[in-house]
Amino acid sequence: MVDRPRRPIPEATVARLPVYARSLGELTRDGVATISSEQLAELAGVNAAKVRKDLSYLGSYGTRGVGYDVEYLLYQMSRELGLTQDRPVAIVGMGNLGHALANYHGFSDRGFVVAALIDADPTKVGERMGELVVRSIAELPAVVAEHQIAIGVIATPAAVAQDVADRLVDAGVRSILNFASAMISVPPDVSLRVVDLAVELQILSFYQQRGKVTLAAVPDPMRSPEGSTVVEADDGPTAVTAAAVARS
Amino acid sequence: MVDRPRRPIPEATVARLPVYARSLGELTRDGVATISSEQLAELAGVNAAKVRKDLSYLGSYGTRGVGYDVEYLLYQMSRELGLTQDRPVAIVGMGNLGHALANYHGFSDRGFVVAALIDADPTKVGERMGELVVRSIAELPAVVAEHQIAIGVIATPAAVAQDVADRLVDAGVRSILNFASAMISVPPDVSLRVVDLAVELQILSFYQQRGKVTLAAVPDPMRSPEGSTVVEADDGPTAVTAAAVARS
DNA sequence: ACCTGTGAACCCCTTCACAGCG
DNA sequence: CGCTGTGAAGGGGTTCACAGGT
Repeated sequence: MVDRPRRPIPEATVARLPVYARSLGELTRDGVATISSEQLAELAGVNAAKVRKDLSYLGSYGTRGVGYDVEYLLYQMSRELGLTQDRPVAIVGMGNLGHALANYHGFSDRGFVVAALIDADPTKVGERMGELVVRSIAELPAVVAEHQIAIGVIATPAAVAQDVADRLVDAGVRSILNFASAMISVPPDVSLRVVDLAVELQILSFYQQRGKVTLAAVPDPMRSPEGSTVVEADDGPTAVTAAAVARS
Repeated sequence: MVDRPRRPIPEATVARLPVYARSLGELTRDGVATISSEQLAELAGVNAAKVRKDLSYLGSYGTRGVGYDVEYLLYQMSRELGLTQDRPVAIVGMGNLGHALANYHGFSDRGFVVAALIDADPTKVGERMGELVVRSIAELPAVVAEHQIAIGVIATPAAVAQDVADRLVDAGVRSILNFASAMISVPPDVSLRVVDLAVELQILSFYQQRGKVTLAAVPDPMRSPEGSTVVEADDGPTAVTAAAVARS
């Protein structure tokens, strides 16, 4: 309806938008009406120039001499991030991590609903977790269709991660968040993000091994507070086109 | 003892080393003796040129016309990552995520030992989890000293994340992995990595919102398989110098 | 013949610095 | 006078392409 996204937003910027959105949400709750790039930078842990550049990709929503209207900026950002309506998420793999994610209440406040839980283990299928019942992996296509699943979260052992990814893709899921310690390949039209806990620790281990170092990391796009040694490669973070990774 | 790290290793490369190490570990288990940059690239989900550049920062461990000796390369890489001896990790915050992390067995195989569990809730302190007993946050300095904690993992609510970080730093911990949805500031000599689950989902949401996109992400340094739309900004991951983020 | 190691080109992102507007 | 929005400069990382060993 409004002006459509004009120019392509850089990947690095996209990775920071959620961080700004989080800060803006807190400001809204605190009743703050207006904020400068300098102040927002402080809250998000980046520098002011970066904030202004990033926000400029969304449009000219600031007022010179004043700053940004918190509520309006948050609205525009949420729209850009597709958070104006809740997106249904399916979690596959009800081990320790899957359980934790299923019970994590941080999602509901931030634009997502855990709409389905899935496992391959027959002894786990049927188990009740809050409002949900664990469904069988065999039912995946039905579950995805039924709940209009937008994002699939893989929390299975590494050995079956690729198989699960394939099933998610076949079922029509086009966004995947992979927590398994395995590289998975998806078609070029599927978005994939990767979080490997052991990898995070190993990166920290590297820098500990030496003297201090200066890194930068926020959602791989995720740099941390400027100034401290935020070791988030960015690889941060971490978006890659799946096309190149042909199925081995 | 051996030749010390010659030139500084780029942050982006550091974030990928753990991914290579993971692949090399699998190759070792499969009894593969030698591997080319092309093959390793396939396994790690990056391109061959990048693999060669990255490995060249470690030294000249390959053989022209042949490739790399898997075991030797893995040894050198582990040494560089400081994984030759296990590093003790403390998890602070025994909620859903803290529990999951405490029970996650992927750490022990990859160079880390969960050596201590900590919570502020008196009803949780004393609780037994596997071989460990949950200790009070008040005991943090003693626990850190006792177990020589190298890395602190924050799995608390966002509201107390900064306080926990301050306590960890005061206790002498110089590497922190933050799972809380809050920006935290640490001194410049402390390494910080950030993983925010909601942020990851929101990044995926952005790309879903539009047509497909091409991203790149491995530990923000974490890009995914080349070719697919790996939406990991890299940003990977995500290392920043804390100094800049003065305590507000 | 093959594959590594690397200088050089290229590209993206960050940072600077200031013009432009309120 | 203040703060945004942005062209331009600067830096880092990726990719190319080939020289150099085996």
